Amino acid sequence: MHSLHDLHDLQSLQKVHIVQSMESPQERRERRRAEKRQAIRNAAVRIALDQGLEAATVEAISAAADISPRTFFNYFASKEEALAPVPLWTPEEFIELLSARPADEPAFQSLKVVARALAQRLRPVMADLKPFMELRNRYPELAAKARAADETKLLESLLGAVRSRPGVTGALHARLLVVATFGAAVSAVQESVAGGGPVEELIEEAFTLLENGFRLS
Amino acid sequence: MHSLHDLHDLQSLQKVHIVQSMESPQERRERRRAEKRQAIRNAAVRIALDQGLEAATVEAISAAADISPRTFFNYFASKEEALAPVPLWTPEEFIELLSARPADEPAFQSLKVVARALAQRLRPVMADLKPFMELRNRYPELAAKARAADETKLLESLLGAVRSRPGVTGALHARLLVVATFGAAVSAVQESVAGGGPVEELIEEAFTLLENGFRLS
DNA sequence: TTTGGTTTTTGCAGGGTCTGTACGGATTAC
DNA sequence: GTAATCCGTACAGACCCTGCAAAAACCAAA
Repeated sequence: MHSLHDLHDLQSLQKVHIVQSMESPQERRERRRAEKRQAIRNAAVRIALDQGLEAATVEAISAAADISPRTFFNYFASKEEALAPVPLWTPEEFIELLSARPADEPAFQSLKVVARALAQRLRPVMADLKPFMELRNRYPELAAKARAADETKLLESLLGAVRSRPGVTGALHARLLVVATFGAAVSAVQESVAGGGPVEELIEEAFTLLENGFRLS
Repeated sequence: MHSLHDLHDLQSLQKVHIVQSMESPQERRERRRAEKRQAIRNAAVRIALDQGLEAATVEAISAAADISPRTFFNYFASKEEALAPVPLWTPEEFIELLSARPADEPAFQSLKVVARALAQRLRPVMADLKPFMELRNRYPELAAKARAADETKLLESLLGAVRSRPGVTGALHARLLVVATFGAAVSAVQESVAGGGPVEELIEEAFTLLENGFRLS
């Protein structure tokens, strides 16, 4: 069940290996693991897009990726995880970036700066997001399972980090700040993938909109 | 495995039955179905809170509710649905309320009015939300499965309804408007359940915050 | 090249979710 | 009272996911 796409993956892998011939066994293993993970993801997405989400069983994906079903779960904790894009940001780095900001900086300012920083890291992976966005549009139930737990935890953490900032007048204010800015970031990414332009600019635009408020809308 | 709670439910049910002795068979069946649904929900929540989410298998819930596992799925499409509160709003009524607003009203105004209207309907059920909120805090992964698909569809619909309103300057603006106002409503509900005050006031407050923007935060 | 340790893959068993189907009992309609 | 309809249930079966232990692949040193 090998496809041309798989072969391409493997070939480019060989090249990379030859070029960077000096790597520790540790690195070698990590690289191979990452590549296999990506290959499985590709197989999963291809099946889901071509034959529908229903056809994308673990068995089918594993067959396409030339591994046993059991091995699939050595790489992904759930089927949905394989059908989700590489996370755009981890809760950890988000929190880390935020806590690196001065504690007396207004919360919104900090969040804006953090969003800008994330946007920088985002650009290289934006191109890979399109098929996943297509999947997400066709099967909204996918949006849920993989990310939701992480996202909730992230929002709670941000909430904690934002509460004590100056200018935050209460619990509701803090909560709103977090969901609005997080929503702004996500919206900017979505628009960008949908063809609305470069992420960085859209993030700027989104934050400006939030900053000005919706009085005129 | 009947509990006092169940008995209470059944007794009040009897009373209601006697009082409203005139009901069509149609109504009778609907009422019984709704009550059984609620009883199953109660059983599920009680087990999950008392013994942990892990113990809340369909089998255990069914046993506690005195039905067969197969019957459980005649009432809920998934286990998670039984552990989620009655939906605060359906996509349909949300959209309906929104499309009842004049088409030339600024989008944010319309959304604000709709949120107010929803808040009115919300008040009676707020009291029942506490155990579900507790569950959601303990097990964030629950937040996902049941609502996410619906929520995505709702947001997409709102997006479509908002695009054409005056004052909406682009796709990003529309998207932001929707996620921010939706987030405001959800945040207000959460704060209210957490003990922050009456929902209506919190919704007002949240929308005022959005209206004024985060320039000072 | 062989050897031996480490990592990876895999098979197997088992628990859990969820669906289609078909049968039997209860409810409703006539 | 009988027929039509609705509802709960058993059963079979597909799929998801996990722990465990054996097999296979890998890799470094002899």
